[in-house]
Amino acid sequence: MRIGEVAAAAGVSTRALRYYEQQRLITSSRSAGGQRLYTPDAVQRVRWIQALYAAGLSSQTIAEFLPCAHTGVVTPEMVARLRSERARIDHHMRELAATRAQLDAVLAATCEPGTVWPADGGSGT
Amino acid sequence: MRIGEVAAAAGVSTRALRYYEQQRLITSSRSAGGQRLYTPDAVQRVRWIQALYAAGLSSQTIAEFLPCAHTGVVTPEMVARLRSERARIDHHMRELAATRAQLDAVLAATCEPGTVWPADGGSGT
DNA sequence: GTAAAAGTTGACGTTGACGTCAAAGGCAAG
DNA sequence: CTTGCCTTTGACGTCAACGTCAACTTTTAC
Repeated sequence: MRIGEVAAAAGVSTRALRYYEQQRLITSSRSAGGQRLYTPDAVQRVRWIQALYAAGLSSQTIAEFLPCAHTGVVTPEMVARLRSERARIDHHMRELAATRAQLDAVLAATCEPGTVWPADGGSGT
Repeated sequence: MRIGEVAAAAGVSTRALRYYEQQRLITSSRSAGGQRLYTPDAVQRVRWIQALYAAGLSSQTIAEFLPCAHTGVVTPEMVARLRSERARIDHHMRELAATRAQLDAVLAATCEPGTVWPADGGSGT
């Protein structure tokens, strides 16, 4: 597959794919004329990369992680790192849940007059 | 309260507080000498702002939203906007859950040899 | 063969939420 | 009054994940 096909299939720009390659997140072979050629599973890989970005991981973290994912060789440090990232995602999800709940409270109160919103739960002295 | 106290209490920098004011997210009165003075509930407000930032809302969206939250006056457009943001947060949470599950699968497979990781669920030919 | 479409490298631009530095002034203590 | 910390405005810096433009080459369609 050429870069445009992969980009369309994965829902990203060609610029993003070149950037990922520069960050060593993906690789490609080249045609006789120098154009990038990808195997079909690059699409899944790119989607996976996007998911990791969305989860707040940096390019460097992903770059360190993906080779391990491919080879199946994971250092203990990497395991610790992954656990740490997992914990971060967990924490973030809980914060999001709390914020969503607040938004729900706000939406539920749109009928009620005079409601104050960061409806405090308990830090009273 | 002066700016340093609020910053310490809310766990942000004074720079952030001035930035929020510039973005019309918070307000302050001034002392005779021109220093910012905040009421104690500014701390909660700042925490709420941080939560909204963490949820992916932009300064402008928060700026449009917070006054409504204060006055209790919410336009139908704002309600729609809030519902939309809530949906976005929901979607993001689901993506995070999926990514976390993938990471769990990876962590669970660190013992197993030769496992390939974006463990595909179904597009096998 | 000849365009048009797609791809290449290189380099600068963008955006948002601040960090950071500089020069100056406010504020309570002694 | 002076010392020392806190605060003020202003302005430039940062960082990451790309966007965008330019000039050029490869591939494709006819």
